[in-house]
Amino acid sequence: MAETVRPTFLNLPEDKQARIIEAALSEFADKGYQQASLNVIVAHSGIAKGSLYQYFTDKAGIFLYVFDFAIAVVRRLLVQVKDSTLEEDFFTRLERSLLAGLAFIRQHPKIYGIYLKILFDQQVPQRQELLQRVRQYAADYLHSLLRQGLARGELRPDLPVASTVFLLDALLDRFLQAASIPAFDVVLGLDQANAQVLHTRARELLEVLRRGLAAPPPPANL
Amino acid sequence: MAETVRPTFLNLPEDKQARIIEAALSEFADKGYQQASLNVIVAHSGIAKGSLYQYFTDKAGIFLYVFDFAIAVVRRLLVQVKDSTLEEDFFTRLERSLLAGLAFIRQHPKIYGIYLKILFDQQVPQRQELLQRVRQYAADYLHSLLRQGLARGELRPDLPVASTVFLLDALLDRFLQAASIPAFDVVLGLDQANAQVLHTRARELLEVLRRGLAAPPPPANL
Amino acid sequence: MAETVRPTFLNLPEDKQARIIEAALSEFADKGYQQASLNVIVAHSGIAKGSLYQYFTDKAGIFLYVFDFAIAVVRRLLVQVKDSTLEEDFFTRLERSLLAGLAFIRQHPKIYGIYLKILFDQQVPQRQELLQRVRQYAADYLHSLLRQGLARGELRPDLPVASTVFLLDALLDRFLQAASIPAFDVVLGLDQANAQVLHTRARELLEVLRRGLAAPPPPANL
Amino acid sequence: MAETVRPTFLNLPEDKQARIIEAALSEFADKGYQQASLNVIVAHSGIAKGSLYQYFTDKAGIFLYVFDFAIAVVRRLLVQVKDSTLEEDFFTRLERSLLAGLAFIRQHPKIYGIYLKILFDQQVPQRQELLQRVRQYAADYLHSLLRQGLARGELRPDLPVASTVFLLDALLDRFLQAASIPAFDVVLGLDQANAQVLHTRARELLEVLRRGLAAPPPPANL
DNA sequence: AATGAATGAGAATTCATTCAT
DNA sequence: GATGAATGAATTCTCATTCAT
Repeated sequence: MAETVRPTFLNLPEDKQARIIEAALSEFADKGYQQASLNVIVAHSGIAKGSLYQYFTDKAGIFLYVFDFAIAVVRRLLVQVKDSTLEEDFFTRLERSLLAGLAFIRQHPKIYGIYLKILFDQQVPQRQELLQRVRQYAADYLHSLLRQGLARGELRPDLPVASTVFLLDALLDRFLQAASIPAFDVVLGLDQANAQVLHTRARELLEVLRRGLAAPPPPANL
Repeated sequence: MAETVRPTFLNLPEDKQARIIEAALSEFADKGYQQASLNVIVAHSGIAKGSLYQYFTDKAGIFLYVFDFAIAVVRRLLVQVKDSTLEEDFFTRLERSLLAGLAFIRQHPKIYGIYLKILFDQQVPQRQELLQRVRQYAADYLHSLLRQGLARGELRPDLPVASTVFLLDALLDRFLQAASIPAFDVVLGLDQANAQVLHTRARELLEVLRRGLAAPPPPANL
Repeated sequence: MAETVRPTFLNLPEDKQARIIEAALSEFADKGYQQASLNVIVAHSGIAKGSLYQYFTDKAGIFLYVFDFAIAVVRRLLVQVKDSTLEEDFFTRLERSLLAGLAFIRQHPKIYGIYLKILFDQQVPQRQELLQRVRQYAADYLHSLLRQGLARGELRPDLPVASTVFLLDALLDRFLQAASIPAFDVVLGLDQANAQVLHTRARELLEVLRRGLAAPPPPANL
Repeated sequence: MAETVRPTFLNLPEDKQARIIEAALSEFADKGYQQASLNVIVAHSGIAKGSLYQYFTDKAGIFLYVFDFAIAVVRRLLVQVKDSTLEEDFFTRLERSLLAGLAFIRQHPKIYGIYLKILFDQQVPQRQELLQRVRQYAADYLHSLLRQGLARGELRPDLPVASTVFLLDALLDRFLQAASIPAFDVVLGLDQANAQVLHTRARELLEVLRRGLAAPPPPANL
């Protein structure tokens, strides 16, 4: 893989690096790859136009770097949620994951924004690969939850695993989209995307899932 | 709301209108709003650049017009699927809807493409409103299916309707996305997005849903 | 071969075309291909930057067009000199050619300049091909002169034709270079490249050639 | 004349100097003066960008220094060829010079390349002067050969010396150009510029020259 | 003496929009 | 009503040179 970041950037004082990453992240999240303007990024970073090219090979280089940065943040979250809920049962873990996701996009809206932008933008460099990385994280995460749930007998043993991963992924991802795109309120049945209602809605959804996925209770007389 | 299309356009011979709509639809579906080039559109329509501005107010005007056009096509499909399955039970209607959707994006990839492009593009004019219209159609459609299913006793009577609409919408929409975006293979559990496997997967998913949503069978001894 | 000029340019009023060709020719002759600045060309033509791209596909397109234009001028000269000296003997034709060349570069210094620039500039688009066209004209021209001279018995019949073409080409071309590049005065034996001395020098050179190439006089006693 | 090289450079270890000269020579020979990039030079030299400005005043300074260096190499060759052929007759010396030239450009293509690049590039600093130095060497060299040939009676006594120097210079220089620029094949009468054919062609040319320049043989009966 | 980060002017190219014909 | 030439601001990227450390 070709280099994208120059050592010059990594030698920069941390706060300067942070300012640049922040500016680039904002711009890419706002406009997508092609439409993002390096002029805007340098203006917000307070650096000269030429400097950007001392730091990165080109526009794609900047993008790939901030994307990597963003992915690292997400991955850290997933690992942390997974580890901190190891003892919980499947449905609790699912709920905790969903709530953690909601909290994350509220705290890092640009990171979620950059992912959404890339989803359907053909022009993004190495898009196929970037998307697969993200989706793979999600799929692995859900697989892991499912396996544990099955092992513990919390889920119907005849569950078609692949389809269930897909279903959960669609649901979780869309739920997060709905939380960031007001237009989705209508399919969420909300008048307004406010946090309180979202949480209620989340619990109802999990209830539906529980019915569809959970193992039947043991016969009463046993 | 300001005018977007000029009467001049509507007085044009139908085939000329069609050529222009087709060219614009292709370009917007391919590149998204900002990235679409009017030069490409006029080149493909075989009209002069200046003429475009006799027909529409500006770029946004063209976009909004073809988007309306696309929505009308979708709406016609939904109505038709709804009407032609009135007699079926809920789960059959759902399956037929999903298959109709798959057939539609294979037949009208540009229309589906323009929707996907707009989903997360902040720069699209009146995006909020356009998206709401689309999502509203889907929500209404699913509500209608659900209501009939409940009325006929095919679904658990205690189903939280709004959450279920959301769940179904997420699932159907994501399923269609997966059919057009190879990167989703991984969460679909596919090695390759081929039509045969997609149909199998669709049936498995519906089975999970049936378990989660269907009314319990009446007690045997009654 | 890809298009380089757009019809737009050819539809322009002739004086506007002429101003643009003139400006481009000047700039390319002055700076060579890569170093030439489109900014300078538009400034001298008095047109907007964007207009250049309505007229030509890109920088290479502009260059190739003015090069073609220049070649056409040169070719017209060669044809005219050739035709107007058909009755003369070989050495007279050579002298007339040399003088015509001197007159030409004095009248069209930019056309000669663009040729010189391209000679050693690796970056020129289609350089190999362009150069070959120019050299081929010269070679054909000299071949034609030589053939006639041989046919008329004005030249030694044992003359190695290819080598002689090369020798004449080198001499004529270098002579013209010397006339445009003062630094060559030193190998021309001039203190100053003034027209009078150049003509004298030309005649001396032709004398040397005559001795080397002319057929020996017939035996005296015949 | 303003200083171009700084003492700092001359105090550098010889191998470091050599690396820098080599890198600069390569770049200038490859791209010409303006198009050459100091970035490339520092990258190939393995020194820091700032250091270049400790060693030389500016880009022109670097160029002039390596040009001087290149000229010194050429001059050494000329002296050596001249001295090692003192005993030969004029035409042999000429042939040996031509072959030495061919060998030289094969061995030092960059030095010959930098000369070719500069020949017609108006932007080169002090171009006029640099070119004159080079041409002066060639003229002096040929003058010296001619004088000796005349003194020994190997050449027609009525030879116009200045014109002959010009003729020889044109021929030799163009021959070398032809050896490096494929486009010249056509005036050399070659299908392919291969070394074997070049040598044959060289001998034919010298034969033509011999006829034009050599003194007539003494009357047989004396 | 050596470094390498910073700079900003200038390069080629694109494009929505206007307007005279 | 139709045309298509004209525009200029915006785009990404390069590069010689400066200067604080």
